[in-house]
Amino acid sequence: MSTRPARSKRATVHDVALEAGVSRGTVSRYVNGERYVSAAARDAIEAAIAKVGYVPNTAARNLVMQRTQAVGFIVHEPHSLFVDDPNIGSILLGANTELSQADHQMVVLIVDSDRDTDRVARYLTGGLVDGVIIVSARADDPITRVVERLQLPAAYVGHPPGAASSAAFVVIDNLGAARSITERLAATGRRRIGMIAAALDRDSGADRLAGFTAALGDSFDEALVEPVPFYSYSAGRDGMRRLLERAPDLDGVFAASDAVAAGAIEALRASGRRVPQDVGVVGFDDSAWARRTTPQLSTVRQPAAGLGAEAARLVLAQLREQEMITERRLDTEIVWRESA
Amino acid sequence: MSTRPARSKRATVHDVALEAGVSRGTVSRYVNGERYVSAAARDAIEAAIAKVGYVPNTAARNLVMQRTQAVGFIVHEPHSLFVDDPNIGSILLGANTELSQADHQMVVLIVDSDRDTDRVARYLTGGLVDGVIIVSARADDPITRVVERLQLPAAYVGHPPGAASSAAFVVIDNLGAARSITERLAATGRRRIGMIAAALDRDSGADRLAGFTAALGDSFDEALVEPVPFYSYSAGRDGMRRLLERAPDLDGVFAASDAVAAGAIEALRASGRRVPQDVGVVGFDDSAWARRTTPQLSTVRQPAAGLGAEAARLVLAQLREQEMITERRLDTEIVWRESA
DNA sequence: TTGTAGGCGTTATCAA
DNA sequence: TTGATAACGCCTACAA
Repeated sequence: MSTRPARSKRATVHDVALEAGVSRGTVSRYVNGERYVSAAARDAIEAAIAKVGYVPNTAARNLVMQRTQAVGFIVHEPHSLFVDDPNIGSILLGANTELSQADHQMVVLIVDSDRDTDRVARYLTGGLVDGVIIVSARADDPITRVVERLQLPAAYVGHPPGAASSAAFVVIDNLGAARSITERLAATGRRRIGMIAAALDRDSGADRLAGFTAALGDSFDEALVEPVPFYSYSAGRDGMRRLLERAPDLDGVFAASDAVAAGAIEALRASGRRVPQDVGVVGFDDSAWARRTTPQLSTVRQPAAGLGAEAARLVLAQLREQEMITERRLDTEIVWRESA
Repeated sequence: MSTRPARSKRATVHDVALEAGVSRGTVSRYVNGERYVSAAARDAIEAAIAKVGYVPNTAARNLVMQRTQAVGFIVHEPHSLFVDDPNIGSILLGANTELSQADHQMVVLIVDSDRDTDRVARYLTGGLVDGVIIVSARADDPITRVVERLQLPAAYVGHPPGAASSAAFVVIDNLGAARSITERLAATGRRRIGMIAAALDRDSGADRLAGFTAALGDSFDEALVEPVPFYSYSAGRDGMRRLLERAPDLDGVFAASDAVAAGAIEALRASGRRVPQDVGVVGFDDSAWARRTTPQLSTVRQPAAGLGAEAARLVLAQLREQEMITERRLDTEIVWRESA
């Protein structure tokens, strides 16, 4: 233990000006790289800055400039996202790369409690960011409302059910992709195909179920659909267990995400079934999970980093007051491995 | 596509004061919940706020208050952390919970390029946060230097090699834990134990190797140590392949992390070896990886959320100008499953 | 090319 | 209990 030294007061433009024997305006001009500053002034200012240890105060600059060059990135449901869904990391990195190139700072804000909700809402209204990217928003979320009310430039990753149409969204075709992979699974000769359907209160979850239903057509059997609350490993494992009790003759499963599929495989193995010999399993996301299961998953590749990057582009466009794109749909792709 | 409406200018305290027929000072007092504001004034202000749609500007407040109630959380090496190490999510959530309770906003900043380094450094110096938590810092990192120079209240998760001693750290006993689990592995009767040693340029990596070496004593064989750059699945898989070529008679492996262990198991399986019958494998972290491998990993449990929470406490303590704790060591625990 | 002065939206001090 | 007024640190006309 030791006592921390009192933090010395920070030098300001004023101090630099005094030290250099010029005016604050000139210092400001130098700092911002404008022309019209003489060599003599420049030298004096540089020396002064070094001497007094000046660093610009961004907060003050933001206040007068009325912009922050910062974009918020809001993460809801952090537990399921961070712990079970490696996609969130890729989305973050994709968005960060894009914002970084535009010289904007990405600040990610986590919403993990009611306290967080209020505080983050205040943060957004407080003029600390110019815009915001939101993943896994819910319809009547306070954050969403605040964004709406302030008309804060925003882009959603995924389409929150019932969201106002004035916002920008970047999505994938969940329905079409779910339909395609279900058809592909059926094409392997499976007769009794079930689905572990997650997060039906979100568009992504509902659409994946709709795609599954559409693919099966007449052979669709409602009893083979097991709804689970989250896109998580444990939800998949538990859901698979219940489904097997109801339908022990199952020979194929579409899991709503790779994490769910991994849990399902675990439950299948525990029940003595072999994958893919006895039961074929397909997932969704092509997240890091897909290559970690044994056998590796056949799944739908979702361009996670691309989703983040595109969302970033959508808010940057709004900041530039360009035409607003309201929806951007990214392509998916089926990757066929060994689990079916 | 549609053109976005011009954002209307935001109402200020000034506008509210005008509308309510009181002074700015009174409005400010009301907004901050101070006493000494009459019922009449209160009603008028409430009505005015609703009418003009006033929301406080946090940036301006921060400027005059000289504090932000925000703490930065810096993530280096985001690829390996986000994609391969689920621990980062738990650390984030642990820190966020603790900061949230103290009514502080956690803002996560990602450093993924040189541009990011500079921008984040400016962000930290700019008066936008009161303190900072740093994970996986490197010794001569510009961020670290900035934090040092500004004497910004900080706490590091993990001990960057060569870091200045004036900072606060929260660590685990990597050496002791590595030693313990290696001894445990040896106790199962393994004779030829190797290690896939990751990130030797970081304290955690170097210490885990040191623990491994210490545990084996005379039977330590340098040829059985395979260094890999990162704590990642792919590094583990590739490292295991190379190690097997050198030492096909191997019967035990200590992998520097669970992700590395998962990769190693994959390589072992590909080589036709069974785990744990032919080769016993142990990992480190008890991250989500540990339960996803088949068989599940025997490993060292690291209190990830606790690390984040403790780091948060360390910076909060500094913000309160309390005695500074320079190092806090959290306990680990061996969890023995089926992989050895 | 440089200095002056006003303002960004708040809070805080001090009379009234 | 309230209202002026001066900061906070910076940018930016405008004048010199």
